[in-house]
Formats: sequence, structure tokens, C-alpha cells
Amino acid sequence: MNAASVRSRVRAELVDEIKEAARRQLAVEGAAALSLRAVAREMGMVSSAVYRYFPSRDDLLTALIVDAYNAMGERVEEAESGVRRTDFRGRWMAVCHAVRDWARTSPHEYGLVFGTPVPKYAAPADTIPPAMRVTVVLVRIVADAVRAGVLFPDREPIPKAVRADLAPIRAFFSERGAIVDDDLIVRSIMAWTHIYGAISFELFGHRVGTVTEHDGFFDHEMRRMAAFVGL
Amino acid sequence: MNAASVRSRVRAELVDEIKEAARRQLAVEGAAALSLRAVAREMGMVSSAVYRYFPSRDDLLTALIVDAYNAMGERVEEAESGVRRTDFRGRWMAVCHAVRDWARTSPHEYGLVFGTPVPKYAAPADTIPPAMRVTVVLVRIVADAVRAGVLFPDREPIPKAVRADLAPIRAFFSERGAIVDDDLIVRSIMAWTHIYGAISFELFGHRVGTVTEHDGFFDHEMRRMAAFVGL
DNA sequence: TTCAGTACGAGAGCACTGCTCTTTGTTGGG
DNA sequence: CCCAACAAAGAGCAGTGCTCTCGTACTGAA
Repeated sequence: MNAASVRSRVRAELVDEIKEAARRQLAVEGAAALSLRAVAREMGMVSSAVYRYFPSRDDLLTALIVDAYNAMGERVEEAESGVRRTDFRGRWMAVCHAVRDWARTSPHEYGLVFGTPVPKYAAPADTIPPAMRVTVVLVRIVADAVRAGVLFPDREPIPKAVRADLAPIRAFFSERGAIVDDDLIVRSIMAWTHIYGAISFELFGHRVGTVTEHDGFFDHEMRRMAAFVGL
Repeated sequence: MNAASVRSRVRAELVDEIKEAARRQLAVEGAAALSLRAVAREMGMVSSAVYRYFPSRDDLLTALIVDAYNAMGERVEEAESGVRRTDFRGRWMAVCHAVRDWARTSPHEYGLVFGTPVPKYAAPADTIPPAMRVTVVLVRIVADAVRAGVLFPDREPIPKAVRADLAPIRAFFSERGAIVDDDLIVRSIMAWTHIYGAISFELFGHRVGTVTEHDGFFDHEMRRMAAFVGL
């Protein structure tokens, strides 16, 4: 083990500690109030020292966003893998509940990735793969169901412009050995949209006065959307 | 006209001017960067003077939120009123598109009311009525359709807990002379959830790489959700 | 083992923020 | 006509993100 790796190891540890402290602060105050100075204070260092590890506050936020996506992806993948492969509906429902469970345990992290985008902040390219993890799982379920011959097209006419738009996605599916029709893609996107909408509505407080039994309603809602998709 | 009203009139004008300036700044920088000092600067006054009109930055934000809800409500009501009363599906679609159109012309205002809730900020009670305006329009469409006998229950079994949860809403409908079954309420809430989810997904950039023809996709999507509701 | 180069933390400082307090000016109504 | 109510200004406090400089400690090669 050369000495450079010693330095870089202690550096990586420091980076983790800073992120840890930031995450703690995030959970209490929220993303908007995340203060680099407060993080430094909690770690017993001066604010300028933190800049050795994160060039700016936005870079810290980016790191937290990537971590959040990965945490969510991990939870989803784990939950989905525990379901019998041929139980497509069960796999789908497991994903839905895993996303919501994660969102409820880490509401600020959820808000960080799915809430109002921070102005003047453009998510760098390295957030894309972690952000895709959940989508990939959902796509795989649909592809598997199609291959198993249990998912059928709906014969719903789709506008030409939308159909052209969907071509690359269709190609993506057929590369994975699943011939998927446009309508099924539309329904899948709608279902993912709905998962996001339902969780955000609940978490952001837009269902107060409408729904109080969030657990039951979400489950029922997701069940209906799974049926809508065809699972 | 007594003199007190003169004072209060010029005061109301100042309040409007401040909100106007704040709104302009909001459109450029976003809610997080809304600076009371910058607003004051733009108006040629000193920051402390603004505090005569808004006790805190959050109060300014609250005022903007109320205005945003009302602007959205107005757009929706106007669009919906222009459709033949018996064209229930047309009325519903008009609402969907009006919400999206407003959101696209005022993305920051949309983010303000539907995005990540500001930590430590609790929306005061006077934001509730403006926030309900769109919901009221949607409810009226459903109620009208039920009364006209063109909307039927789906006979989808609903969990007991959810059913109990929905009782007050069912009562609200029957007060308006429409006997609405639980399943229809569920579908309506889901549709509103979906409107929100689709618009937020688009505006917050979570559909990049999936959909590019947003207009066409949204229209198709909403059409399918209208069918899902039964319209 | 020595020594140059680098990484690091500390501290001061800049321009900004929300907000408070005191002082000064203005203006409307008894 | 004068005084009270109101408005604006200005200074000031504590906080923010971020930059720059400076001394120290450590590392990797000679």
C-alpha cells in the first residue's frame, strides 16, 4: 500500500463524514437551509476547510442527490428481487411500496431529487445513471411480462407525434428482447408518473383534507394503476 | 371619501407594487433566491421600509402563493366555463390544459405552490380557499356528469379503511345533490394526482430522455385519464 | 535521510442575506 | 394649526457562500 492511498483514504473518509453531517442537517432543516458553515461547525473545522473537499455548496448538494438516488434505487432493487419472478404484479407493487417507504423515511432527500429544482442549478451528467435505477427495474418488469405473454396491447389509438417520440424507447425494449407496443410504453410512463404524483402529493401536504389513510389509499391506488398497465 | 382610505389606498398600491417586483424577481431567480433587499432595491427604497408592508420574507411568499393559487384558479375557471355544459369530457380536458398552460407560463409560481414545501413554513389557513378552486371545478364536473346519468360506478372493491376515509367527501357530494360512489371518488383523486404528476414531471425535468413532445403526450395522457375516470 | 512539493486547516475579509432598532421626515385629521 | 400616526432612512447584528493568504505538516522521490 503506497502512501498516496493513505492520504486519499483519509480524504475519502472526511468526504463521507461531511456528507453524513450534511445529511443530518438536511433531515432537520431541509435543503434550502443547508449551510456549509453549519456543517463545518458540526465537524469542528472552519468553513474554508470544507471547500477543500467540495468546491461549492452546490457540489455538496449534487453529492447528496446522487446518494439519494442510489439509496432509493437500492431499496427498490432489493424489494423487487424478493418477489417470485413470475409474479409480475407483485414485483410492480413491491417497487411502488419501496419507493414510497424510502420517501417517507427520507422526505428531505426525496424533496431534493423530486421537488422544485434549485434555480441556476443544472444536475450534472453523473446523476443520470443513479436516477435511472428505478426506471430500469420497472422497465424490466414490463419486458419480462411481455416476454411471458401476459401483457397485451390496448389498441388505443396514439397520436402520430407521440408515436414518433416513443420510437427510441421501443427500440430500447426490443434490444432487450421484448417487443413492446407504443400503448404499453405510454401506460408505463403514466404509471411511473402516478407513483411520483401520489407520493409527492402525500409528502408535500397536498392531500390534507382529502385522504388521511395514506397507506391504504396508496396501496389501492397503485393496485389500480398496475391493472391500468395490464399487470 | 375619508382621509384614512386615501392612506390605505396608497398603501395597497405599494403592496401591489412590491408583490409585482417580487414576482418579477421570482420569475428570474426562483423562490429560493427571492431577496427582500433586492425587491427594495428595485423599488428604490431601503430594505427596512419593505417591512412596513410585509412583516417577513415568508409573509411576502405567502402573499405570492395566494396570488398564484388565484391566478391558476382563474385561468381554470375561465377555460372550463367556455365549454358546453353537457360536454363533460371537454370540460375536464379544458381544466387539464388550463392548469398546464398556467404552469408553463409561470413555472416558478407553480413550483412555489406545488414544489418542495419550504421547511419551517406552515401555509396559513387563508391559502386553503384559493388552493381549492381547481378541485372545486373538477368536483363540479364529476357531480354534473353523475346527475346527468353518464357516469357509472366501476364496482371495484375498495378496502374498508379507505372507504371510511372517503365518507366526508361522499357527504360533500351528496350535499351538492349528486350521489357519488366511493370508486368514483377514488378515480377522481387519482386523476387530479395524475394531472399534478404529469405537469411536475415535465416542469421539473424528470421526463428528459423519455418524452420530448410534451404537448401531444400530455393531451393523450389526460384523455386516457378522463376515460379512466369514466368521462 | 533530506528536501521540494503538495495537501491541509486557520483566519481574515468581501459581498450578500433577513431582520431590528432608532432617528428623521412627512402628512392627515381633530 | 399642531400633534399623532405613519413612512422612510440608516446603522447595526448575526448569519450566509465564497476567496485569498499564510504557516504547518506530511509525502514521495532523490
